[in-house]
Amino acid sequence: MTLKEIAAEAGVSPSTVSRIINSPDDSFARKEVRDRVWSIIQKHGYIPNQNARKLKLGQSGGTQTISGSLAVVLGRGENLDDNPFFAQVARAIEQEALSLSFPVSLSYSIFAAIKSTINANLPDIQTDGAIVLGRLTKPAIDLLARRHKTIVYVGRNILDVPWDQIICDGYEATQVAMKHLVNNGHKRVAYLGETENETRFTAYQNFVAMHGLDTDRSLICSCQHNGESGYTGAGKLLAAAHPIPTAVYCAADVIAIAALRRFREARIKIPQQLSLISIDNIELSGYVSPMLTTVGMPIIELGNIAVKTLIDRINKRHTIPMKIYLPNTLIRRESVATPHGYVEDYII
Amino acid sequence: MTLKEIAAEAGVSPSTVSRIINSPDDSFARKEVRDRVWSIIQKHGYIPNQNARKLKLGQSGGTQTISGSLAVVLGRGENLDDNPFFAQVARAIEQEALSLSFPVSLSYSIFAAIKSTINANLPDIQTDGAIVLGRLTKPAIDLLARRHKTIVYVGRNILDVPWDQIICDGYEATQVAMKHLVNNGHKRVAYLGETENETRFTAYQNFVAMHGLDTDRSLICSCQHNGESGYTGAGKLLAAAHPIPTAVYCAADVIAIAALRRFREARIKIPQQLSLISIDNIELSGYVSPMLTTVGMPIIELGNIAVKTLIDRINKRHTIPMKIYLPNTLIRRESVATPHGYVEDYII
DNA sequence: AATGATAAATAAAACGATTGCGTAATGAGC
DNA sequence: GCTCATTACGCAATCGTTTTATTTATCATT
Repeated sequence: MTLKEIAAEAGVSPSTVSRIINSPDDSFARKEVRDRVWSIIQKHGYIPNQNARKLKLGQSGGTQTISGSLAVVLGRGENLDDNPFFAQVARAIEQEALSLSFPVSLSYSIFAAIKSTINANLPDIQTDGAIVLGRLTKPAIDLLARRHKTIVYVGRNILDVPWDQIICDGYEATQVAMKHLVNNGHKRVAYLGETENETRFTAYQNFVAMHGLDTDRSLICSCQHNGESGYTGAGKLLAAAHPIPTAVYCAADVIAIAALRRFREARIKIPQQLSLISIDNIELSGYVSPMLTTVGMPIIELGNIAVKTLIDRINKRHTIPMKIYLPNTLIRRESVATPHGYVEDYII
Repeated sequence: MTLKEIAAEAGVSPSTVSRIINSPDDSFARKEVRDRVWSIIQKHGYIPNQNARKLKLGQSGGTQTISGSLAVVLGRGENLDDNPFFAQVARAIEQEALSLSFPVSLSYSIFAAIKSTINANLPDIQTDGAIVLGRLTKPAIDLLARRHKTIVYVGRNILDVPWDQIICDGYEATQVAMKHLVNNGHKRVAYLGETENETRFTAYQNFVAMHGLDTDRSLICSCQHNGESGYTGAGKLLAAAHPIPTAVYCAADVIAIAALRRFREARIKIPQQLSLISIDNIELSGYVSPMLTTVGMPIIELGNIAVKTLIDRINKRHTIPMKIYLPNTLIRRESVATPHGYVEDYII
């Protein structure tokens, strides 16, 4: 079924049908004609061809708002299932776009699919704008920016780039977490998480150095941000670190949850013998025992801001690249305590 | 940058450029011309307009394979973040599509966005095929089937429909779980999960009836499939059920994990005083304490089969609607035990 | 009844690609 | 040098919409 066929059956011209469909308030054409057209559309379950539509609309991209689709692309290793955090963000974006009754087709796509060079195979994904999440390199984002006409990047702070950025990479979050640990009297805190090119790790190292905490190499345990890796990582940490740390900083909640399990198996009491803190504040972190102390980002707001910024930019409401910082908040729960024998003397 | 402009700059016709780009093995035109065109494409970072492309290709839909995009749509309430199970499935689909080097733009879209009737606002999402997941009604799926040219539905068994179905709705899974409980000597098992229009609940009820288990209304506690709801649900169950059940069946792992927490607060030992079993086998279920006994579906295979079936159908390798059943497997871990004082006498 | 003014409907030209068909160029064979 | 087969390329129609400019219908006014 095409618009033309509908028109023919209704005995009007294609343009009339098009206008009837697209007039925002139901005001176009005589009511009689309008009703006839709508009923024919209904009868056939006609749906306009979006490709044709976007093709045509793409041209008149003047005052026009977005013509149709918005993508969310995740960095390599940031998988929706490995780490629920990203699923939450994606969801928040989805919600927001919807609430603006914004014509949205949210599409996640993994980076691997499109990192191939242009001439290898010309890529398929193309939208009006994209929200890019995760640990990506500048050239990678550049490539994406070329494909999607405009992007906003959510993640670490990248200097001197022409896109909008929403900074929430965990540097500050790590500081908040570490500070909480130190304020509770910890001086020997281990690291469990990604170490390669990971802001949270850098932040940990800087913090440790700056505050004169213990720096044994054995306190650092590299693992990926998922349950399995966190579990085995926690085991390795236990084996390697002597003396045992009084606290461990996990770069993600999923790691912490799995580590919890591992420590329990080793009969280590959390938080009495070992404190645990992490980052993300995924839902489940509040439903394990002990409940995780973690530092969370305002995910809903993150979603809001990301899509608003994107739409704003597409509509050319702003043209210079913006950098927006989001606050981190400490969620005090049960997994952090004062180390045994600690005397309060050291508050940052 | 359009193809025409590239052509102009290269001093060839648009058709030539098109053919150079699209020839599968790099064999079209003289090498000299070909290289010139490619270098101009590179220079400008030209990317073909996918809308135009699909518009044109949609027509010649003969031997042609898919022209570009595949959607994954989730039922209302099946959110990626509420329940990691769906994120895992989505991921599996993504992986599989990718591994077939299939031109895929995976797009999740929540049902709310498109359930509006056609004439309310004409929808935007349109792909070659969609994989539809979750608890949806037949008319809803019908609507989707109209939008996306072909679909495969993953979920409960729906009778007499023209689409392909992959059945994994948990009826059998529930039976497996309940049977395990009964085999361990439980006769009084509570239900925690969705009750409205939910196959798992029906299965629970049928099983209870068929095996003469306790049927107090107080054993049934309705809650949604997320952590918060599971936590409060577990609390309500504790308050309502007298005497306390010896086991509880949770309709999803996330519920069970949250319930675990709630029971611990009530100083109920799992599994010594109360057994817990659930469905999904999300990653984290293996990393809480006690580790959850759960019944899982073969998620990876589910992804494989879903995309293969879809592609197959798009390419008209099969035309009758297929129904594929996926096996459920019991993952025995730590949350189920024999009730106190039980004497083995009753094995199904 | 004739005239404007306004509203309703249409014709036709895009949008940016693909592709069947046709023609020009190339080279081989005699 | 002429023909024929082959290869390389261009023409132009087309996909299903939207939209500008134009024509046609409607209706109140004088």
